Amino acid sequence: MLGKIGRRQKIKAGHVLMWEGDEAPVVANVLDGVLKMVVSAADGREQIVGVVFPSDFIGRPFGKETPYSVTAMTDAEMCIFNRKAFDEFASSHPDLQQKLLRRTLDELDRARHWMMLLGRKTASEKIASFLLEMSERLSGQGCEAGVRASFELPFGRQQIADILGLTIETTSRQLTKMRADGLLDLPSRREIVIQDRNALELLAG
Amino acid sequence: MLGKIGRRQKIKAGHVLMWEGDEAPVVANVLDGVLKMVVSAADGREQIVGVVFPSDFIGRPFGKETPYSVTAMTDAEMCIFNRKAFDEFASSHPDLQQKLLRRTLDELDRARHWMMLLGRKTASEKIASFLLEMSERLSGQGCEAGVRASFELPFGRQQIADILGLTIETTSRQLTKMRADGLLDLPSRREIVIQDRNALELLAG
DNA sequence: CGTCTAGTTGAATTCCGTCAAAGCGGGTGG
DNA sequence: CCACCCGCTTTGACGGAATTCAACTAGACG
Repeated sequence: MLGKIGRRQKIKAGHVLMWEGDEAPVVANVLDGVLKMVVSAADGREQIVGVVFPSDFIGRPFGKETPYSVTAMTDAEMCIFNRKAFDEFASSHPDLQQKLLRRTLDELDRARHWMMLLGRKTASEKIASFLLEMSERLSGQGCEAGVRASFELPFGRQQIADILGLTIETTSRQLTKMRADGLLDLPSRREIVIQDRNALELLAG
Repeated sequence: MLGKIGRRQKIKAGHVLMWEGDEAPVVANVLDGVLKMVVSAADGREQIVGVVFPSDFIGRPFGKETPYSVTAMTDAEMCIFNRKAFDEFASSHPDLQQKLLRRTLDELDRARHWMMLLGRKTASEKIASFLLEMSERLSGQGCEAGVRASFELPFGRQQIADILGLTIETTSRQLTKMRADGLLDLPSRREIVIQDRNALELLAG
């Protein structure tokens, strides 16, 4: 099946898998780890336009250049396919294509939802929305089912800022304020404990 | 073919085709006119997350609720399909599915590019980027080929603001300033004449 | 000519970004 | 084990870009 034309590969945290503007060489399926998709401007401003979790796809099937770079945020493992081989395989396997189409439609919905956040929400609303979404998406991988109140983010402050279209200072201040207000606890740099989910949801707008 | 299960329908400017959160009843192919996809918050803030031009698709195949409402910005004409019938038809026509997949991937790229604009660009950069993109997308429909310097927007100031994540006042001020600086001419409310494309591209960042 | 909507302009405010400095924590080497 | 260093984060002071609130103007249409 599909497995035959793919090969497993590990990649270290911080390593760049694809560069913005390159002819996309591969398509991949993430098995473990977290990656980011980044669009950057000439002057260095960056916006993270997608966070890739295990079971998500990366790459751009059907012969376009990649419009963003992909970087591993943690050590990651993935199943990589040569793009041409993948395209051919997909063309002859409608079921795979349908699956891909569904995923892509879901991604598009998520991206559009995120546009609302970027364009219209305030800093505190952004942070609150972000934490709630992360608690959901990170719960999938954890042991117990259900949404968890405590989790470890795979990113630092700067990266949170790049996801939300804020500066690192604003991000830090908002988190500190939420801790002061008793909504959160921040036991270590990357750990988040949600202490008042209701209030957080209210804040998220 | 596909035409058999669809029916043509006209819709007036301002009319809402789908409501955010509804079970999407239809899928449609736009033949003429321009529509907007809008996500709105409880307090009335709105963000336009997509502008739909002729030949674009709207709706959400494969049984999810629509995550945004769709409204006609001009009188429009489209070919509407019952969603269930469309889903079935698509499932048995891989070529249609592939076409749909390509379109959706393109839309996703466009959305992600737009996220950079919303999250990281300044007001003037947003306006400049917007005008350039519109001059491109509206050129497709016009008579002559190539990108045109003069075109008529299908939206008012408030809608431009909702696309860019700005207020109507900021939008107006930026346009006025660009006219004063000789980058544009604004012969009437909805007409734009680009007088210095280079400068505009520089501004867009 | 009056009314109505859409757009423009002005002044005051505020939220967020910028610049700068200090704090923390984790790793390394003495 | 402690001292030191480095990167990341926090905190503070300040400034500026964009929003807010409000008044005014320009067209469109009866």
